Amino acid sequence: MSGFDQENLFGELHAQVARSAPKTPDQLVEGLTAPQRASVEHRGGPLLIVAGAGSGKTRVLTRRIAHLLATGDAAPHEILAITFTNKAANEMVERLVDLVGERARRMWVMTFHKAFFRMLQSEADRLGYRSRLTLYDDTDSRRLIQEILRERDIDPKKVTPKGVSGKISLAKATLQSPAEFAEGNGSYQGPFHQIAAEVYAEYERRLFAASAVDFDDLLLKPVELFRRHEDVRLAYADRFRHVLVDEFQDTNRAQNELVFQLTRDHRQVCVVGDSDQSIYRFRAADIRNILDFESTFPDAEVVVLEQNFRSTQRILDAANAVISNNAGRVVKNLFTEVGQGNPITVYGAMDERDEAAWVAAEVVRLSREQSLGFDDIAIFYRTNAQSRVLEEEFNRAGIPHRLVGATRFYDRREIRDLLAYVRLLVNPDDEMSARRIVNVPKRGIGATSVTRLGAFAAANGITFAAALGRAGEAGLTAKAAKASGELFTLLTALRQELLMKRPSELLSEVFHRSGIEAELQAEQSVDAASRLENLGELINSVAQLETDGGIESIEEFLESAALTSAQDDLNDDAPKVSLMTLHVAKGLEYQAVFVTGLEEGIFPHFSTRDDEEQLEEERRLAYVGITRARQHLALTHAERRFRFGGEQGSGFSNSLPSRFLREIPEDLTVRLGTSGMPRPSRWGDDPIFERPVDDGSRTFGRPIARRTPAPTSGAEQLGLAAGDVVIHARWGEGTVLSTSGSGEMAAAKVRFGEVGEKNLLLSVAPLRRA
DNA sequence: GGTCGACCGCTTTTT
DNA sequence: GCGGTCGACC
Repeated sequence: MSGFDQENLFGELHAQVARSAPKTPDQLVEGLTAPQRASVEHRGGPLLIVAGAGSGKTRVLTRRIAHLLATGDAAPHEILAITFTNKAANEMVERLVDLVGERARRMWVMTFHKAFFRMLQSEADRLGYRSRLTLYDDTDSRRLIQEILRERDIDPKKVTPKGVSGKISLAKATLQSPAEFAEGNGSYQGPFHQIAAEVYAEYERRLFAASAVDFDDLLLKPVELFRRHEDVRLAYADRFRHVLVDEFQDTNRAQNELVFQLTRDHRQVCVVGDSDQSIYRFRAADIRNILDFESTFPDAEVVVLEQNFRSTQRILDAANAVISNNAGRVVKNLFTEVGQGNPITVYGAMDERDEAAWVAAEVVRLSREQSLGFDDIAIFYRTNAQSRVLEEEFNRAGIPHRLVGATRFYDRREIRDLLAYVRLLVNPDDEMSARRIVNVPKRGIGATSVTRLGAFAAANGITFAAALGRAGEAGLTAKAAKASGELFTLLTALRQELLMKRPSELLSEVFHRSGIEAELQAEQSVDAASRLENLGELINSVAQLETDGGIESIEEFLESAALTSAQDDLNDDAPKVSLMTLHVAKGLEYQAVFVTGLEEGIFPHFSTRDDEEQLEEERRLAYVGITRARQHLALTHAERRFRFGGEQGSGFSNSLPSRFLREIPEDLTVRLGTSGMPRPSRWGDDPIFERPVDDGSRTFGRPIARRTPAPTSGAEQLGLAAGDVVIHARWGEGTVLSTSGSGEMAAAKVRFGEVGEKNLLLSVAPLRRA
C-alpha cells in the first residue's frame, strides 16, 4: 500500500520489535535530521513546526508522542493529538502502534470533530441539552434550513438554502452567535444578510429543541462550554497536558480558540503546518492562525523542516516554481537528496475523453514498464464531476480503481433512511429524522399529513414522533391515521429492543420490520437491488466492527457514521488506482501522480477568477497536488471539455491551459499531445515535441481502444453553417447562429422559437435541414 | 390527499 | 446526472 512519508523501509521489522519492547528515547530519534530531532525532543513550551511538503511531519509527530511517553514526560491519556481527517488520524495511530504498542489505540489521536464531539457529548447537560446529542450532517442541516425558509415563504430561488447554510456555517466558524451575526461587523448588511440572520436564530432554536448539533457546533459549542464553565475547561486542560495539532494552517477561528483554551495554562502545545498547503479558506480556515502563532505564544520555539524525503528534484522544482508566484508567503527552501528524477510529462488532450484515455494508457504503461502497483498510482482532479469520464475509461481499460471520497457511503438515500430510524429511536426529540422516515417506506402519509402532525405536535408541546400516536386527533384521514398509528407502535416496539440488541441486530430489525426491505424487494429494479445490497453491506460491516471491538453501542455507531467520510472504505484489499479530488489528496503520497484538468476555468476554477486571494489558494492546491508525487508526475489539460451531462442545454468550453502549467519551467517537462504542438501567443515559444511513435508499448498521445463510436444522428454531416434553417425533433424550427468543432465534436448554436438558444452536439442532436 | 413521472437548473473544494 | 419542484393522474 502506498502510505504516507518515509518511514517504511524497516517499518515492519521495527513493528515486530516494538510490540515486545518499547523503544528508548534514543532509539526514537535515530535517523532523524537535526531539526526533526529538535522537534521530537523539545520540551517545556509552545512549539511551532513549519513542515514543508514531504518533510516527514507525520514521522516527527508520532516520534514526538512516543518520545514523550518513553521519557515519562507524559502518560498516554494526557496526550491529545488532533488531525483533520480520519485517514490522517488512522495513519497516525498505526504508526504509533509500531512505536509504542497497542496502547496507542486507546489514546486520543483523532480528528478535531471527533475529539470535541466526545467532550461535548459528555458535558451536554452543562449547556442545557436534555438528551444525548444527535449529529446533523450537512444534508440534515441543509434540509432544516430549507424547511425554515419554506415556513417563512421565502423564495428559494432568491435565497437558497445553500447560501444561507454557507453564511451560518461561516458565522459559526468565526464564533458569531445569531445576535452577533445579525449586528454584523459594521459592514454593509443587505437583505440577504437579514434573512440569514433570522434563519440562523431559528435554526439554532430548532437544533437545540431536537438535541441536535451540526458540524460547526462540534467546535463552536465546546468553545462556548469552556467559556461559560471554567471548571470544565480546567478539567480538560488539566487532563490533556500535551496537545499536538496537525495541519494547523487549516484551522479556523473556533479550532484555534479551542487549542488556545486547552493549552493557555500549561502551554504545552505543538502545532505542525505549512502555510503553502492551506486549502480550506472556503471553509473558514484562517491562515493567520499559523502565521500569528508566534505572537499568540511569544515564547514559542520554531523549527523549520525543509528537507523533502519524498519527491525527485524536478518535481520539487516544479512545485517551488508554481508556489513562488504567490505573494507574501514565507519563503521556504525545499530540497531533496533523492536526485533529479524523470521529466514531468505534460499532456494536452483534445477533450476530456482523450485525456482520460491517455491517463489510462499511461497507468497501464507505468505498471508494466516501471513495475508500479496500481495502488502506487493516483489521479487527481479539481472537481468531483471530472471523475466520471476517468472512471468510464478505466472501466473500459480494465484498470482496478476506486473513487476516494466521492459519495459517502453514509450519504446514500437508503442508508440515511435506515439510520434515521435508529437516530429517532436513540433520540425521540429528533424531528428531522422523524419527518424523514414517516413515509419511508410509502405508507400513505403524505405532505399534508406531515404538516398536520407537525402543527399538532407544536400546539400540544409534544414531539413529532409522539404525535404519530395521536394521528386521529391531529386530523389525519382515516387511512393516514391508521398508518401513522402503526408506525408509532412499531417505533415503540423497536425502542424496547434498543438496549437489548447489538447495533447490527437493531439495524437488521429495523430493516425488516420497517418494511424498507419489502418495499425494495417488490420493486424489482437494478436500482432497488443495489440499494438492498448496500443495506446488507451496512449491516454486515457493523457486525464486523462489533467483532473487532470497533463499536460497542448504537450511539457509538451513529457517531462514527456521521463522522466517517467515504475515505475510510469499508472493505478494501486488491491494489487499486486511487481517484480523488485535490483536496482529498492532501497528506497522501504516491509513486506516480496525475493531475488532470489543468485548464483555466477548471483549475484554477472560474469562481476564483476575480479574487486574488482565492487564486492563491488554487495555486496552493496545485502545489499540494504536485508535491504528492514521489517519482512520476504527469499534468494534463484538454482543449475542450464537455460540461454537465454533456447533452443539449449544456455545452462545452474551449479552454486555455492553466496558468499553473505555464509557471512550470519548460526544461523540467516533456510536452505531448496538443501541448507539444506549436501554439501562438499565450504559450510563448514552446519547443515542438514530437508525438512519440506508436510502437505498441507506449500509447502516448493517442487514446487506446477508443470506445466504439455511438450511432450518430448524422447531423454532423449536414455541413451546417450560420444562417441555415433546421428542424429539431423536439423544438421544431430554428436558425443556426454559429458552428464549432468538427467530426464527432461538431456543434452548433441554434435559436429556436420557443425554447430559445441551444448548444447542440450535432452527432447526437435529432436535427435535419428545413 | 397521495403518488409518479416530466422537466428544470445547477455543479468547488469537506469534517 | 442529480435532486428538487410541479403538474397530471389515481
